[in-house]
Parts: sequence; structure tokens; C-alpha cells
Amino acid sequence: MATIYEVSKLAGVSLATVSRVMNKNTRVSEKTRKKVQDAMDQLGYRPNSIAQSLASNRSNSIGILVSELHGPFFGQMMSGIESELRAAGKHVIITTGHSEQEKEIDGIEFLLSRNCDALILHVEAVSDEYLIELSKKSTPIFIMSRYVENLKDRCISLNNEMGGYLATKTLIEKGHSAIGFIGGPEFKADSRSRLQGHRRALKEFNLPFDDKLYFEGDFKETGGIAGLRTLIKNNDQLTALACANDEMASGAMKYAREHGYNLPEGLSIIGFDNIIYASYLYPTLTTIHNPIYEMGHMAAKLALKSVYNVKNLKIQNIFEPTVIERNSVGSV
Amino acid sequence: MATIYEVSKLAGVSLATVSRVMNKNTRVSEKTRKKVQDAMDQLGYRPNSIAQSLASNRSNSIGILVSELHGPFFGQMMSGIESELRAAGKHVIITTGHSEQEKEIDGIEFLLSRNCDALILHVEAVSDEYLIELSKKSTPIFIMSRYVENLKDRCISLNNEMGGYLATKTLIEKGHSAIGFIGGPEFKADSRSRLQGHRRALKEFNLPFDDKLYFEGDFKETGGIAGLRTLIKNNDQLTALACANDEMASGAMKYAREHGYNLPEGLSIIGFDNIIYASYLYPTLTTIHNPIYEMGHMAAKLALKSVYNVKNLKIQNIFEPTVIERNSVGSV
DNA sequence: GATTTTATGGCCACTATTTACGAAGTTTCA
DNA sequence: TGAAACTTCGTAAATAGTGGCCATAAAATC
Repeated sequence: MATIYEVSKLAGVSLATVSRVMNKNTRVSEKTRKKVQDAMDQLGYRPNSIAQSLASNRSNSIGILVSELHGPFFGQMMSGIESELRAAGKHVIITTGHSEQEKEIDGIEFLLSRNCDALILHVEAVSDEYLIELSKKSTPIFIMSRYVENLKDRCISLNNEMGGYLATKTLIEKGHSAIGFIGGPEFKADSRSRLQGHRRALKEFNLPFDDKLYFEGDFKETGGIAGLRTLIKNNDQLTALACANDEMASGAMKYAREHGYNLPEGLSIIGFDNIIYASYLYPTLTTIHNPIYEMGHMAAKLALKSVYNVKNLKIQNIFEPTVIERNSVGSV
Repeated sequence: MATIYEVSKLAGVSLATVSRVMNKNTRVSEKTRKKVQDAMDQLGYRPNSIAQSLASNRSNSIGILVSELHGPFFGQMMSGIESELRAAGKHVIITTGHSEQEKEIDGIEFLLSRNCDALILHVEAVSDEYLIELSKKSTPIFIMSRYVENLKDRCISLNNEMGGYLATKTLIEKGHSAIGFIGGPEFKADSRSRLQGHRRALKEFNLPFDDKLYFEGDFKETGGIAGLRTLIKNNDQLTALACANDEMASGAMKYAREHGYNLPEGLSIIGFDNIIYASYLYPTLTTIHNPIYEMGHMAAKLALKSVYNVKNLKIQNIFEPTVIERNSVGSV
């Protein structure tokens, strides 16, 4: 591989000039620029990104930590982040935290040791305090899909409360009044906000919140199954169910069908997130759209803006959910 | 950030000794090792991976190119690769090719410019010849889910022919004889092999291959819909359908249901790949398991073995598919 | 007490690039 | 015409390590 030395020799200029031509930040006369460019083309020169990083103290890489690499939610998110950063010539180093505190911290340490210029984190197990401490270090961090008050302009998150509200409101407006809610784990702020939205909708329509119609799930299919089983036992008048994510909605649908319910006539179900296969389910799932792809884009823009000083990027920290009507919700 | 100089000063030893402690290749007495270790801990020293890379000409990073970051198939694959490499302290740089030749080449160039020690590629649009040329360059490449004869020990692939065979055989053994086949795009080797397996199964059971019962799909839901529409028009006696992937099977299920078929009584459908939401569909999808997670693991091992000389890794280049029986296939 | 082995220091070349500083050269304008 | 101002470019230091070689000192063995 050709080095900058060979280019400078062939072009008859100094190393510094070659560097200037590459980095376009200082002025070089058109004549010498062309000489250098020709020499580069002739040698097939490609700058050594490692040496660039060492000299400039910039690695041009952004570390991403997600809970899992598989799963529809993270796929969309990474897709959004990567496409934006790739276009800016930055690269993405991805690792996983598996929603466990120790592994999340370990993953962050790993990324820091790789000299990332910034980190974009989707962490669930680690505390807000940890994140606040981390944010004081020299590597900037940005937080996806989680709202931390002290770091609010480094967070890209969904208005989860509004999502929970919209879900339940959608059911109420179809005439339902016995509405179950299968939430996510309560240690997650997202879960709490979605539940809060549910309660607000009930209140707005003068429906009482009934403990027996609430179940704390696990955001997985199993949580939907266990949840619906419990809720039906608690109240056999149930006509509608809001789930705090689509996986649990899918589990609930499966359980309902296996227990003789016609969907959506016998039971209306609404999900949350609008993951890619929500439309593959039968009946296709009415759900709350979580614009995670756009949020990934935005996190990348935020990083580009604050770390690489890219101009003219409008940042939106909080995204609003919308209702996606399909066929899993019917009228009473 | 502390440098190796500060560590050597604090510990009262030379640079060489600090290096020796870190790299564990030459002997250091327990006493000095401890002194150095303490100094490192005290300073919070973390070797600068960029400088290490420059000096050692190793970036300790593996470039991964996949078609998409979202989608169940790639999620599983990346998961497999990442977990293995992460455990070995290597990091993964991921980018996308979107199944388009230009973007795939662009992605490969991008990864090469980042000085990856090796590339693991899932490419679909690029030609075998291109890959053979690429393999002659200094950066080793490994190929996922694609078989290239000249590079066979750098490929980790599925026995697709066997998968196609098993799918059709499963249907035949349930008594079906009018069996449609919705294949993938014929420019992809995988698609051709799966089709070939289908033909072998037909032949083995003395069933003719009928052009009218074959449709070239696009590996997406739309292909399943268009495919089933065409096949039904060609032959209204159709009782079973094999699809070359699960997305198309899902599309076909949707079309069938919307056109009054009971599943699986009216039409049996078998998929291919066993993607994560195959079990969320209704009825749950009988399919051919494609062990893509394990294949990802294996690709990572192959890279570790050939690039970093990790010992005692058994490499398996070709994986065998298995039948996963669920509820979308019925008996005649 | 001599010889061998082990541990460590010191030094330097090497990696490919960025960037501060300053030296030329060119233009502008009184 | 000469000084000031600006443009353009080269020199050399800095970046943070690796790794090889040789010298030397300390410990172990004979």
C-alpha cells in the first residue's frame, strides 16, 4: 500500500501539502492540488485511517451499544444510525449489553477502549446515575430511547406517555370499557410512562383504573401469554387489551386464539412499537408506531453535530408516537 | 489519558518492561509485574488501541458487510459473529450493501479503508469473479451463506439443495402431489440450489416438475403474494406450496387467507429459514431451519483461526438444514 | 566461586499521519 | 519602489505505541 511519503515524492511536494490536499481545511493552489491528486490516483493511494486517527486524536468511529443485535427493534435502530454515519464517512462499532448491568458496563468499557469518538447507547439495566457519571468523561455519550432528565439534550426518546395514552384512547373510542393492560417491567422508565399514559386515558373518559386489569409483563411473547391468562382469570368481561409492546401483543393473540377467542370480535388487542412483523400477524396488529428508525437517524445526527461539528442539523430530542390502525381492534 | 510513559515512570521500570507486562509474551518477574499493574490501576491506564494498531499493523477489527441491518436473518447472523469476536477482544465494524452491486463494492472499499484485519461478507449482487479477485488482496475475506467453489474453505454456507429437498419431501410425505414452488431470484445461487432440491424430491417420488407450478419470487412478502396468485391461476388443484424463504411464505399465507383458504386444511405451506417470527404467524409456520446464528459463530471462528492464529478451533464449512414441524402443513 | 539462566534497562527504528511554526513567494497599495 | 499583508508550502515535532537488539545485573546452578 502506498503511503503519504510516496505520494509526496511522486508529486514533488512535502508531506504537509499532501495532507492539506486530503483534508481540504487549508488553502492549496489548484496547480499543486492537481499534481497531488494525480500522484494519488497513479499510486492508488488510500489514507491509512489508523495513522490518521493517531495523529488527529480522532478515530472517526462511533460506538453503539444495543441490547441485542437480533430483534426487529434494534435492527431498525441500527439501520437508522448506520445509514446516517456511513454517509458522513464515519464507521460504526457495534456491541451488545443483553439488558444486564454488568454486560452493559463491560460493553461500554470495551467501546471506550477502542477510542470511539462518541457512544450511542441503548442501555436498560444501568442506572441514571451511572450514565450521568459517564457523561462527565471525555467521550461524549448519547442515549437512545430513554429519557434522563439531567442529560436531556443527549437523549433521543419517544413520548411514551403519549403512546400509552393513544393506545388506550383508541380502544375506548371503539366502545371498549373493560380494558386490560399488559405493561413492561416496571424498573424500565419506558414501561412506567406507557402505563401512566394508559391511566391518563382512562381518567379522561371517567373509567376507573383497576389493579386486576393490570399485569406486569416482560416485553416478550411469554409475558403476553401469562398476562392475558391472568387478566382473563381476574375479569371475564374483558373486551380489549393494550400491550406495552408488540411481542407481548403477539403472545396475547396466540393465547387468545388457543382459548377460543375470535380476533378481533371476541377480543381487541393493540400493541406498541410497530415492529416489522406486526403486519404479518393474523389479524394484522393495530399498534402504536415508534419511529425508531428516524430516532436512530437523529441520534446519529446529534453525534455528528456535537462531535464533528457538522452544521445545519436540526435536532429533535423527543419523538411523538402515532396510531397505526390495522385489524386487531374491533368495535363493541 | 495516561500513556505508557507515565506508567513506566510511576512504576519505576522501562517502557520495554511495561510492554512486556501487557503483551505477556516474554517473562517478567512477579514482583515487577505487580509494580507495573499497580501503576496501571492507579493511573487508570488503558492502552491506546489506535497506537497499538499502527505499530503492530493490526487493527483488531473485523469488517462485516450484510445486506441490511434490520431483518431477522441478518440479526441472527450478526449476533453469532459478534458474540464470538467480542469474547476474543476483537471488534466488529458493520456496514451494509443493500443487495446492490455498487453499494456492496462501496461497502467493501469502506471497510478496507478502515484497515480491518479481515472481512466477513454476506454479499448477493457481486459476482463470484469479483470475490475471487478480492480474495487475492492482502486482507483475508470470508463469505457467509454463499458457496463459491474456488474459495470453498473461506465460505460458510448452508446445504441449500438439501433444504429444498427436505421441504418438498415433507409435503410429499403428507400426501401432497400438486405442489407449487415459489423460488427466490434466480441470479442468486441460493435460490437455484433450493429449487434444485425441490426438483430432486419430486423426481425421487416420481412426480413431474411442472413449469406452471413454479414462480420466481423476490424473497419478500410481495413475492409470496404474487406467486400464490399466479400458481392458483395456473392450477386450481394446488394443495401445497413450498416457499424458498419465510417472508414469501408469510405473504402467501396472507394471500391464501384473504382468498378464502383455510390453513392448513385448504392449503399447506412450508417456508425456509426459520426466522424468528415464523412461530408468531398463524398458523405457526412449518419451515426449514437455517442455522444462521451458528453459521455466524463459525465465520467468526474461521476468521479468528486464520487471522489471529487462535488454536483448537474446529471449522465446519457447510451446515445442514433440518425440518421444523409446526402447524402450516396438513395431510391430504 | 565460576558459569549459566533469567530479568530488566536502554536505545532506536518503525508505523502514517496531523499540525504548529515559520519561511519563502506574491500581491496590494501608498 | 518598498513595506505590509496575504497566500502557499516545507520542516520538524508530536501522536502512542511495538519490537528487536544488546548490555548488564541479579539469581540460580554446578
